[in-house]
Amino acid sequence: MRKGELTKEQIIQKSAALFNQQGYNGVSLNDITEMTGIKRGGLYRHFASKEEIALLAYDYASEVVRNKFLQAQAGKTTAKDKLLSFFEVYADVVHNPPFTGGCPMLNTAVECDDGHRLLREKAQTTFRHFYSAIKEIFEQGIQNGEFRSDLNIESTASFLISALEGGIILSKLEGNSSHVRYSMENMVQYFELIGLKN
Amino acid sequence: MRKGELTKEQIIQKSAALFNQQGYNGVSLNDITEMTGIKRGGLYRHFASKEEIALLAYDYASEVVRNKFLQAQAGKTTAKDKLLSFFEVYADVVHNPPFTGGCPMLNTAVECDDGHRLLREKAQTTFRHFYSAIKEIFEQGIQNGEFRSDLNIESTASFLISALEGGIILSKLEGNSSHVRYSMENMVQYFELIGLKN
DNA sequence: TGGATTTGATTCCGAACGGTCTCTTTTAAG
DNA sequence: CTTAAAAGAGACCGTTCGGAATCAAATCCA
Repeated sequence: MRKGELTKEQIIQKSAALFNQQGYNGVSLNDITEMTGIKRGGLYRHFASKEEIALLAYDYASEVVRNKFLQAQAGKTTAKDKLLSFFEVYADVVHNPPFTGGCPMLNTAVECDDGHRLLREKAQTTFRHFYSAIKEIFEQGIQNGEFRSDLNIESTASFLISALEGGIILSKLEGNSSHVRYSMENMVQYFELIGLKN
Repeated sequence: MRKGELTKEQIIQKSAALFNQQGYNGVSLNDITEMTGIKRGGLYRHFASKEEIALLAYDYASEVVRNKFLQAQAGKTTAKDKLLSFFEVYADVVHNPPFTGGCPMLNTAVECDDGHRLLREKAQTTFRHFYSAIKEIFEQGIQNGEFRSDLNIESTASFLISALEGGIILSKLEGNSSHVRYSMENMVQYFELIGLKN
């Protein structure tokens, strides 16, 4: 790997932390030069625009989170444990988030309107993948007898994601991670309702 | 009411719509002058700064939403119906939100970090009032026999708000209101689990 | 109606913004 | 080691930003 490629990677990673905490409009090129130690000439050597940095930064951040989800899920065999592992990743979102600043998809979804189409589309794509993954786990849960077969997977998977994302917002707003944990506890109880008794 | 007071009110109301859609950093004074028809001189006649406009705009937006909640709740007698009415207010968040741009508390919570302390504190205050109101309804539900008396109100109220706010984000992200409705459906089912059979 | 006060417009300010360009330094390859 | 290419610095650009100050127009009250 060449020096430049390393530098490019560092810029993306450090910018990702900034963008995820302050949002696109809240981060200036000056902020990025300070954070990375690379001045304007260097930034424009690798990237065509601020937006390009932000798009690549988003990709990096969401990949980090995705890997945290995969790790948390590894070794889990029941659908319930797999589903709960998503909450575990954010269980200490205030002091130990999977990525600095919390959930990239959430932050981007809220901050980026039509003025930042490409970023918004990335958040949509992330969400759709996530939704599919959750739905698939619910399906496995039905097939291996954990959940009732009449479960409305579309609805329930959406509910789970809502509870998780909502818990993240509230925890960050209040500066304590209890809200993610409350969501998780209640989801555990909800699984009893929609589960098969065994 | 004097002309100036009317003008001030109009500025606040129109700015509130802008801020709730584009965020604090996404709205410039030029945007406000265009939206309101009042130029800089007029804006600074009434407000000391852009921030002051934003703070008053937030107050106005959250008051509008609060009134929508009160209306939705009026006439409802059971705790369950009262709790579900919060979801009803956002049931068509994409095309008919209680306030343009969706939930002011949510948008502000996500967008405003320590760089906008006062706005952040307003979102916190809104959240705490909302949380208290939900907890109180759950308590009434316990007292009138709708919910089990061993219900962890702190946790459950948080869960309900998380599900609502998460549903709002997902619905807005995907441009269709089904996610709020999914959250509501699942919350209806959850009430069966935590309710007394009657 | 007239005068005082309020309201609002306009122009200006300095700072910050994202982007451009040229020159210098560093890296990498032969 | 030398040279070409890559990498990066720094100064500059035009535009936009939030805010300030002055002046003109509108409103309000006696």
